[in-house]
Amino acid sequence: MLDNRASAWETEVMDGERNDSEKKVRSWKQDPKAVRADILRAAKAEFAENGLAGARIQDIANRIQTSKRMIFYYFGDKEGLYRAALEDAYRSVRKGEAELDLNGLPPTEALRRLVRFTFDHHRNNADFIRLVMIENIHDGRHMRAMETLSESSTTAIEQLARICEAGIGTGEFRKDVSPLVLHWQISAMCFFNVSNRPTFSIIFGEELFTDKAQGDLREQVVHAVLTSVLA
Amino acid sequence: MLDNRASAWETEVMDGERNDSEKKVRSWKQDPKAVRADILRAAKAEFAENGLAGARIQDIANRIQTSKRMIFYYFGDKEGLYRAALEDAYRSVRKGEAELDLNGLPPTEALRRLVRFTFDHHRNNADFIRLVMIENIHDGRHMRAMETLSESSTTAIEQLARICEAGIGTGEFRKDVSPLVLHWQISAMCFFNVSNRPTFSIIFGEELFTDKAQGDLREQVVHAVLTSVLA
DNA sequence: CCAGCATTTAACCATGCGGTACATTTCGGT
DNA sequence: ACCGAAATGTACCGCATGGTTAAATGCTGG
Repeated sequence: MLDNRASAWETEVMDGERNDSEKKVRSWKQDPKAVRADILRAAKAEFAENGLAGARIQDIANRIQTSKRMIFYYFGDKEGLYRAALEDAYRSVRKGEAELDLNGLPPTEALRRLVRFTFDHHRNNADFIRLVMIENIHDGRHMRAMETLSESSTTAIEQLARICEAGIGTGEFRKDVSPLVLHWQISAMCFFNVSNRPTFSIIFGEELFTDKAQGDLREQVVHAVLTSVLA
Repeated sequence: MLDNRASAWETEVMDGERNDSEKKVRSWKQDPKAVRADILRAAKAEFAENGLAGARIQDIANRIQTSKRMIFYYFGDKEGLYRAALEDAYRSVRKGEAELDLNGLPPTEALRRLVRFTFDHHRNNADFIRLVMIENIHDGRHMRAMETLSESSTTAIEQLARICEAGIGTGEFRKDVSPLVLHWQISAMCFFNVSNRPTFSIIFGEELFTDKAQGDLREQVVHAVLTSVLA
């Protein structure tokens, strides 16, 4: 837990000589890829915890074993690092979403699984949720520049569009269901469940956030989404 | 728009004397209540825009016509001001919620109105929503100390509990509806609609956020909540 | 009208923090 | 082996910003 870095270090004391002066010779290996990756990991965590203004470059450097200097060397400035972290978080989350395969399932079952998956996926990526919250506080200012997004937008909706089309085809779904609105509904509940847990549980208690309760809640979301879609 | 303060000012130049030196005598009226209120208003806006770490005391002072010194005079330090602002925001929002009267309405109609009201109310209090987002980023650390909350928690749920009880009584609602979960669902969608608008509309377009679309969306929320509750 | 307290002004302080300058070391190519 | 570029270490800078000190001005009660 203390040595958080993938990049390698070696510290050696001058061979046989006496040690009275602090003449340690630190030798290090160059490992730009690993250092850059370390910084990104640390930055995601730090920004997720403290926001853009609240994050401290020095603290990010401390999380792994590197110097502020390296952060500016690789990412230019604080905002550059923030943007890179946000982008990387998106990339990895999208990769996670790609694991879901709904092909060949009947529409109601596909939708059920999609909701369950989204619910769990959001819970398991709290740091990402927090980064999105923070980005919303900033009115999406930094996200606007990212081009990584274009793909994720289409895939999420297209998946839902296929399900809706199939559901309408079988006559199970209302004819006027909107994939976009459906996505909005699912996102809203799954996102809120993570994003607003602190304030919600302060006001209403932790009741809804035990493991068991979360399982129930997930099914309630499934139920709400399904019933609202059925003809 | 430039003179944002309720408190009063007078600037007078020394009567008949020549004006070559900048010997202006500014006389001012003491108005502690107004100044304190001004600061709170400005603080709410500043914190809502920039978060706790991002907010600048000097900027808060600049919004109205006062000095940093007064802010520390009245609120001690930055966190004290933040807590006061958060508390005040809660107070005023709760007051707004109290305007809704559902007595005597049949349960489905009461629920319909409650959802519509919540949807609109959240939209109309974006600053409050942002403060809650920010507080969630901080894990509710500052909210935990507030005692103002105890009331709001009960009232919101009790109102829903009454509706549910009535709905179950008439046989219209499922017997196992949970007021708390229902509140969670309603909050999730109404909150998300405001909190995540920036990132959502960057990814999927502004489509859902035109006035017309928001009206439709509101009814979709009503529909989703109602159908999920009906027997 | 005066004494004393509350409120406001103006100038100032300390330091945390983003960012840089410059030296030093590693490493790949030839 | 050696050179230049990439990567890292170390020390430092400037300043924005939270917070304070001290004095001036307004207010209120006796």
